[in-house]
Amino acid sequence: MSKEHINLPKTAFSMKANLPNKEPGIIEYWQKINLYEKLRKKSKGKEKFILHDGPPYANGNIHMGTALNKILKDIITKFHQMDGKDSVYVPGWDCHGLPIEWKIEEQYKKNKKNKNDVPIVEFRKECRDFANKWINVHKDQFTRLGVIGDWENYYSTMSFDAEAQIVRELGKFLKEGSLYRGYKPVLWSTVEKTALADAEVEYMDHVSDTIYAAFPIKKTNLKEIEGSNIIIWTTTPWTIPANKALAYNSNLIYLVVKIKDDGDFKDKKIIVAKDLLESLIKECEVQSFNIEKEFSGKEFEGTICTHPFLDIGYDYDIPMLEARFVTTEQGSGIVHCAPSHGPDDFNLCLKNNIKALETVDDDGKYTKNIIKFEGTHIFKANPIVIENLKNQKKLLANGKLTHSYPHSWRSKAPLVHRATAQWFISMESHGLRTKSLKAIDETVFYPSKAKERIKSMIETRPDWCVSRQRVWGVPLPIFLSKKTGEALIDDEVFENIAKIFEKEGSDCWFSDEDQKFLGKKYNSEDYEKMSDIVEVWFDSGSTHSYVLEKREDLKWPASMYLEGSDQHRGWFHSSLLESCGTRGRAPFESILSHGFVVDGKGLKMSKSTGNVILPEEVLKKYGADILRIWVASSNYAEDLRIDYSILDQHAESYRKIRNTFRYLLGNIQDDFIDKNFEDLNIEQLPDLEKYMLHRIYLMNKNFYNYFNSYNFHNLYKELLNFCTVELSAFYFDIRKDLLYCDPIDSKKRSDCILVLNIILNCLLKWFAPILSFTTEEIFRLINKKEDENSIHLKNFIKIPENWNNEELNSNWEKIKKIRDEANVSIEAQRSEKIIGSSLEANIEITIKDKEIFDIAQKYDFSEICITSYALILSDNNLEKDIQVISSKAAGNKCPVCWKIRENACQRAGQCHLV
RNA sequence: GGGCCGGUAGCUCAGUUGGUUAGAGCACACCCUUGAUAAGGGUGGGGUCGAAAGUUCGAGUCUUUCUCGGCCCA
Repeated sequence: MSKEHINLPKTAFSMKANLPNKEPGIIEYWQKINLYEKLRKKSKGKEKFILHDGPPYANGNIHMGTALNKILKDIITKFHQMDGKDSVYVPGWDCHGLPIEWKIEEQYKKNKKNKNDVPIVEFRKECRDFANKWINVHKDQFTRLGVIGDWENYYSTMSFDAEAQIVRELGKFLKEGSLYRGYKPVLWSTVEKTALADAEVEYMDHVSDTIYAAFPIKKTNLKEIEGSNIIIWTTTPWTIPANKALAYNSNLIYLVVKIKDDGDFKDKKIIVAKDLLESLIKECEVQSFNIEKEFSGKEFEGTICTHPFLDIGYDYDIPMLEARFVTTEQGSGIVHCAPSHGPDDFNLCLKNNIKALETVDDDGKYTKNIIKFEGTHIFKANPIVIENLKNQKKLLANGKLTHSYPHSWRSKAPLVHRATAQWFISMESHGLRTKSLKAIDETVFYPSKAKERIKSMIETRPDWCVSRQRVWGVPLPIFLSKKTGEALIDDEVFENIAKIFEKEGSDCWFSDEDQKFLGKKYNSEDYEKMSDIVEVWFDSGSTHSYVLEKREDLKWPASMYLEGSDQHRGWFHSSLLESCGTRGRAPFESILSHGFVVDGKGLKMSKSTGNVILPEEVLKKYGADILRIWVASSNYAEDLRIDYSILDQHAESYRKIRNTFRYLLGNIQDDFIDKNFEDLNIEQLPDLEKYMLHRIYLMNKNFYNYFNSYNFHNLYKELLNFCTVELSAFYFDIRKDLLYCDPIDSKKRSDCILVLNIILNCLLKWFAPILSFTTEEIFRLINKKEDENSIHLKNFIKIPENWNNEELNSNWEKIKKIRDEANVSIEAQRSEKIIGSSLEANIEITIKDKEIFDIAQKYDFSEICITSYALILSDNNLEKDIQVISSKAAGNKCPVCWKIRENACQRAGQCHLV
């Protein structure tokens, strides 16, 4: 019998995917038909789902983390779109900030150009061009991943609209009064009279004066330390006049030690960490002492000291504060804190409501806030401070220390931490912390554990410093009154500045007359214009105001913000604060955070380790659909592992899925009939077909459960298992006989074809958000007549309730158990080399349970088990529940259906097959 | 160094309020098929659940310590 007489599958859908070559053509198609616009048109008026894009920094090629982020966003956007919503995705970019400034400066250095010789406006233009260049590179790279969005009308933090709105947002904080001027330490060069960025700092050896100084205890809850002296050690004696607090570590053990030596400390009690006593008595040359008491650092709580310079006018309290940065590496185990002169000191004091003051001026001289020493240069102050400590009998010892110390890379002069004027948004003055915590409670988090993470950050974070002394950013739109030093607060001025920025961008702030910004109401001679720029986190934290609120196609608040888990301190955080401060609630309804991409062993990717895999390489070797599978199948709640063996595995699964589609397409001969599921008369279908509809019903139910909880890795697994277990190894295998050998128009075969159409339809839609390219390839193959259509323009299909059939399901569970038994029995015969193919076997099934027997009797097990013959018997004395005995079938092999029978097979000689 | 999160078969993941011999798919091995064919089917071997100690009649699940890894902070 020649093969023309049976119905073999035939399809134009190739087995080999060749994704790297095929995908770019599909992207071109989407662009050609303007898919994004079609989607908007189609879903006009529908409920909106807005996933607001967190802007990546427009600098450098994308990496795997960026690809993961964008694909995840795209999968979610597509799910909601196909779920019948208007799911709009507008990509954006973060453009201002230091990294781009550095790149431009680097180029200057290469060309032997000096940044200071270049006008600010020109420098900023180069930054802008640089960002624009990378936006275009990113656009191409993201598009290649299959991400559908409004690539033509993207947003950026450097657009004139954005810059203008940022001014308005800051104006709100300033008007409210929560934006205040404070002081914060930065690394400062007194020679160049400028702040230095980390990259401009060189560490070199430096000889410093060291002192052990005493702070008498004024008040304490621990009786035994009353009247004692806290000993501190420092390498910057000149910061002592700026001291505001002392820091201890509650995990350390401390000692009260009575000094017996003659001198300033004779019979005085000092306090020092137990682990540092030895080094302290050695360095301070203490000969004779008594340990009076040992206690835990915890007991310092509530202790207040006086300043060593109490008697020369320093009559304020010095509280003792708990701090983790206190260690037993050096010193005394208690650290002196001058909030104006160290980041640790500053943060600890800020947390405890001790504000930093301006203590040293640009030249390095003490200001009027440092009594007795005003006008003294700090580099000349050490001997004077030491002399005064001696006079006050508060100096236990002093010496010299050579250590690594920051210096200016240009002048090589030693640097100091110096408090400079900065602008802060208060967490407390207008209840920003409380509002933010409430907003967190009202937000849904995926995964839920992320809620605690951002919550604990908001609970403990200090005030938000929003000013920076750089040039590439939005100018801080503030004028200070020369008379009062107060900031000018006037809506008209803010709006005037905003209008100007909207029209011509913010560059003019640095080049044009001050009067232009002040308008007619104020005289520029009375005001000083700030030259600071706004911190970039404020830029991106305000995107909700100039993107979500301003665009007609979006809505405020967003349905979802989705970023890597580092953004709990980044964009999630700044967006939350900005929005709570100006609008009293979060700009998002939900947050989805994903983990980091790590290598196959769970280690972070780095150039030096050599374990970096770039998206570009994956696209070239496997194609975007494989990368999308990797995203969908990984658990984003944790870190996501990737290496070539993992990708190989996913590529293997992809082939399984592709072949599932190929079987479907082949048997319907690429002739897809889009049946309305509701209109089907399913009662007249064979049992197996009814059962498959039930499985589709179940699959769809799980599909929605997983989708609604954004549980994609389980959703994908469920789909893959459906393809391999339910379809390929079960339904498809059983139905090959019917499809190939039965008359082409027979009722039973037509019923099967109908179900294959249904399965194809469902699979295409279920997979479309993940396998965006492959589903489109198939969609176009079976919709040749429909011009300009796309799988992504389709919606998920409602599965009729009457497909659900619990009773049938329970029957088939039993049937499958019998089938499993049959397989084991056949396998035994096969290993004995008695049979090869299962069609060479006859099986005899004996069932113990009467009920199961009654069910089994209704089915043809030669069809279900793919054997030539099957007999069902009942025996309630059987030892096992089910027994299957298989034997070699006798007779002749039918040339059509290959079943072996004693009698001639009815299917032989059929000539109406084709 | 601190905070948070995580470590279940080679891989991706399940594992309900602690309750039988810890599951699935892939990969692997062997076999079959050659009418889904660079495909398809069957059977099977893999895990002392990161380590140790503890609570309990009973722990992958609870507690502590340690270890490894990740993010953030310092």
